[in-house]
Amino acid sequence: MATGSAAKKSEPEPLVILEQFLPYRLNVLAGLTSSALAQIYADRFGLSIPAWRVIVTLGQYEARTARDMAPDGVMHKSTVSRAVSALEKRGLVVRRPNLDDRREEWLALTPDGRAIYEAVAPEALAVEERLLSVLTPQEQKTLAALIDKLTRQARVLAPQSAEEGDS
Amino acid sequence: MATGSAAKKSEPEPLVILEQFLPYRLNVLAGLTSSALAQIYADRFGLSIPAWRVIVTLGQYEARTARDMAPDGVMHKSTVSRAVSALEKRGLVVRRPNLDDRREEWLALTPDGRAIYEAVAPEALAVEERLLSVLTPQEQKTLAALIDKLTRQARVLAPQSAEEGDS
DNA sequence: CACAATTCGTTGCACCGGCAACGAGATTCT
DNA sequence: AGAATCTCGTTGCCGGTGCAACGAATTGTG
Repeated sequence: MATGSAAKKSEPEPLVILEQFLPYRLNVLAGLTSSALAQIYADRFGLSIPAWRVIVTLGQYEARTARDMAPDGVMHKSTVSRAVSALEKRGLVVRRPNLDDRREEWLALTPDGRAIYEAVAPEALAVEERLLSVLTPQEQKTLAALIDKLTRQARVLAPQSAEEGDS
Repeated sequence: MATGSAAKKSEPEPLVILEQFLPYRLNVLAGLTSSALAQIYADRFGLSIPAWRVIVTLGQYEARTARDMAPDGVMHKSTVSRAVSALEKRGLVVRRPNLDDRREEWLALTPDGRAIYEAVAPEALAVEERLLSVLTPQEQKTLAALIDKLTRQARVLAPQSAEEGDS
């Protein structure tokens, strides 16, 4: 008790300073970067965030099942399901049955889908680069390492994941 | 062209590696920390993310208008409006008209609201601390600086903000 | 002073995403 | 083989949130 000068009536001291609170700052930053990215994939290509992730994943892996799309529970399976349906309807993704396990289906980009991928990806990378341009290469490495550490720890503290956000 | 070995038929190389893509990783991390925090303010106190932010802000500043609640456009004004309504209905926040400008109203915590604030805040800080416990004090300072730099830059790249996430 | 232009906050609308229940298919145990 | 259990993916439902239009109030301008 009796810290410093003020022991007045009801002079409530702030316990949390939002601007310095790590989770808050992480969310602001993540939100801003998402916003910057959305200009590309949403405004210019009509892709939702989950759709963008599906496109990128298929561009990266050639063929995956819907479940593989959410390795660590970052996206909900219902979210993936709806994103894939939308992409299929637009002719950007095709499904082929997996004969070994007929519960799941293989997903792949169509030529149109790949075309979009090849149009969006470089621009997304450009945004990332512009973001990182304010950091030195050394700082970038440090940042990556810190994010890794924190993510591992956050995965321990969070329930069983499934968050949502964007990329 | 002719990079390395493969110039096969249609051997599409991945352009973006999601797991290394900064915006993605930031969103995963932010989502996980939100998830960890939500255990506290949502599950235990029935607060939504915006409600939590309103409570913290009022705990910090004593009295603010609804508009002050979203300084940099982090929350939408409609989001704030609904959060305040909900909190008022629960008797955690009161409004008092601002006679100088009757378009806006002053918001403040009720005793009940402050009680909740004083119960939640320490726990939220504890989560933050557990998160940061995997970093040395030096790393924590570095992290804060990097987040600052990136946030400033992201604010330049993003349209005029308004993202959403949580704290 | 009157009239436009701006600002604060609310609300109807639509969309998005999580949850949980479900059906179809696979796996395991007896 | 048959029954219970588990897994993949879809879908109805609901709460949350952004958007845009709006009413009320204030500010600026002729």
